Amino acid sequence: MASRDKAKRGIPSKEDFNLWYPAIVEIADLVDKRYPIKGMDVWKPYGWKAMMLIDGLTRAEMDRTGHEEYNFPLLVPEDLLEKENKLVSLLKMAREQGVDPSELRLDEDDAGFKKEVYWVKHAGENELDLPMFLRPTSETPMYTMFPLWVRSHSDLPLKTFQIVNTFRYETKQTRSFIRVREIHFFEAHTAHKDQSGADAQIKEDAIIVQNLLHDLCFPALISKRPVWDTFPGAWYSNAVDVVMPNGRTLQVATYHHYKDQWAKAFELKYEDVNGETKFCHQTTFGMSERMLGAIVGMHGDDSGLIFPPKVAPIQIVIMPVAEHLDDNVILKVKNIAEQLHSNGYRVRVDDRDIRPGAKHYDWEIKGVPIRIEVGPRDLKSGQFVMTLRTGGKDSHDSNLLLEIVSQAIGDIESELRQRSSEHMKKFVVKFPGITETDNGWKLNSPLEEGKVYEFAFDGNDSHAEILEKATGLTFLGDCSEPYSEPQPCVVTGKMTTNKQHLARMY
RNA sequence: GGGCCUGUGGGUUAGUCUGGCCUAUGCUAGAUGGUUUGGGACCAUUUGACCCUGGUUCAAAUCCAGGCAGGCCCA
Repeated sequence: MASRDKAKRGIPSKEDFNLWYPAIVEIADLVDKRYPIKGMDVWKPYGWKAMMLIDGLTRAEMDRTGHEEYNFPLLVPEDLLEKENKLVSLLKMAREQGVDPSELRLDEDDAGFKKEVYWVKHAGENELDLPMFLRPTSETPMYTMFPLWVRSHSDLPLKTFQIVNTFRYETKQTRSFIRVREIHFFEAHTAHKDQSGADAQIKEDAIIVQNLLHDLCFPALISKRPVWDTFPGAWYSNAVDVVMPNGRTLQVATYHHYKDQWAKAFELKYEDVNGETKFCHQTTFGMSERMLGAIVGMHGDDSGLIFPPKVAPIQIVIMPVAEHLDDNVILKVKNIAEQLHSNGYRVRVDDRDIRPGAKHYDWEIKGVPIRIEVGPRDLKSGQFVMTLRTGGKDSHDSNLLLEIVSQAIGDIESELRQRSSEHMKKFVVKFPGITETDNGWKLNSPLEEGKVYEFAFDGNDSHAEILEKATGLTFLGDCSEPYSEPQPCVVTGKMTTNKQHLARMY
């Protein structure tokens, strides 16, 4: 019976994640996908509020670490791209010359966003002399301005960020929050005196990521991306990958060390204390609405979403029961709402004239962490009924409201953290190993669908390519948490503590 | 980049193969009134759709062409 009722709402089982995910983002009213452009959803108020709260956590971290918020124009004139193109091809050449060709992989792509930019070529009736494009990311526009602002060492470090929309013409299948064409993008860009300044920034970024993951209540794999998967123009790239319920990894954040490579292309220089001109060292840090996609995927269940309290658009719903029997019911409800609201909680009173059960189901789908009921019975006993989205329903003394709620919020957070780390343990498994035979490399045992494989690795690019070809999976890069004891590399047998993961990425 | 599939009220769905019995079905959602309220109540009334443009035909939701939009698979 219950399952048929749920079917009415159209929520597929989360076991079938590829159906569950697109259904739940619409049923929970985060987005409306019916806007007639692929990969451009309309944000509904509930989803947008959640995103704003995530951005709020990010802004608080930026504030704590002394970044300032900017807002750059959406359009970029075509000629600014030349510097960027030159930089990328230069680096590519340098790399090819500096490395033994046998160690290189064969299928290195021409990096960059060239193929996926939207162009503005007309204004009104007239064709533009100088076409403009919609930013796919903001290095080019920002680094055009930075040299104007940075003259001396006292202008450094320059720590900037912006939260804006960026555009990429994705040709692959789009998914709400996970792969979109108009991206809700956070990007921090910094410039420093020297490499150690940029090094320190990368360390700070790593802490920011940990703080955010803690607030959002899920773990992630943090890796230094392989050379071939490094952001164009970067010295190296760090990435944060979340393991989704279908075993695919979702890159939710990246932070790049540019060294002085971009600075040289854009002539971002300063005069140091000795009067010498030097190039800046730069970093960037990017995140997007994928963070919300990860929240949906990590915490949701068959009944709907579960929002971590820090970013729940509504943290507590208060429902009057049988209010027509006693006028004091609604008064008590309003009193509770006021107490919670004035203590900083995001509260909603649900006084719709429908059955209480229907309200429970509604707020379950939307993932509200705490539901409170007050009815005539509670008025007599001086209590209220509290239901947690993670499970459990009990009566509590009204006088202890604030203590009880605060405790419950903490309980929900630790429950979510525990669930999501168990989830990750289930999906990240040991790689079975690989052996060279007369007919090429063969896996020691077949791989399971929907798993992330962990192993020790100390090979070069072409060794990595062997593994990717044999498994059909992608390298995540050097894991930030290496093995404590050296282990034999799965390809070369050399002892190493370097930990790697192979996964199917979104 | 190559191949395949789909488009019917807000959502979902029947009808399409085999053109006419379609004045287009059911569920859900919405509106109004009544009734009800501690985990999806009920009754009555009611709103609402064949993606667009052409073509074939006495007759098109149904067949054909193109467009637009969406989905799937392979590189």
